[in-house]
Amino acid sequence: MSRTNIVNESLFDEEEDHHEIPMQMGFNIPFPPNMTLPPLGCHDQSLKGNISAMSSSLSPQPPNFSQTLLATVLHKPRQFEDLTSTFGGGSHLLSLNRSGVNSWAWGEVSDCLMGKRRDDNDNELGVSAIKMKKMKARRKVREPRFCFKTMSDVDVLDDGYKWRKYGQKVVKNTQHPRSYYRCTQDNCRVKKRVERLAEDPRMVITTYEGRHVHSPSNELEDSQNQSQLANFFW
DNA sequence: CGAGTTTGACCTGCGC
DNA sequence: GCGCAGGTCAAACTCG
Repeated sequence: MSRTNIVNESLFDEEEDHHEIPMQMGFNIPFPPNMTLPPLGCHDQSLKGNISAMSSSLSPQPPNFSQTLLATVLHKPRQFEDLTSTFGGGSHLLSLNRSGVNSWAWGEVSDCLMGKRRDDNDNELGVSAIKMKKMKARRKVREPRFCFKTMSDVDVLDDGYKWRKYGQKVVKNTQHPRSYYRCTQDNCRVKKRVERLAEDPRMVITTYEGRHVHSPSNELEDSQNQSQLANFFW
């Protein structure tokens, strides 16, 4: 048994030239008109089409969202129930809300925002260009991250990709170790961290870092699925 | 024998 | 500069 809260999406991508993409504080997914939320565990083509429409309507697109959502629906159908849908009043939105149970991930987003604000303040306060340069040079390039919380007996959820564990670490003030995984695909630098929530060991927190440059390795039921899926991955 | 996991050592960033 | 904590490496180990 497992269920998932997709808790946040944060974009913070700092290239060598320090070009920064604005962060997204969560996101609302425009719902195409005439579209209805599929029943739990729905595996049909219309669902995949709906997910495609939803994810393609996002701007900027959160990394790996459609993969995750599709993997959630296809492989962990019950996880889909935690996505909060908002209908009526002409609003066609699927909202991923900032709720209390999502505080862990939102904390990470807040940290990022704080860092950004610090930089802004430094500019205002007239910190020397040399110091700024040093500070920026020290900052690591961070890949887009996407994390969600899942109630699950197993630590590693089947998301369609193949992962190799490269480390495990006991994190301070937690009883459960954090595991580090890398995508086994050549040239794919996506990583994920898996840990259990200290307050509730039934909850598994999975954090993806980076974007896959390939399709999931899972066999799909038919070639039609395959071709339709190919349109989802960014 | 190759692929994946384990685990101690090492590296790096950050706060004091 | 030092110590701490998180992240990564890589040799040893396990398993199919």
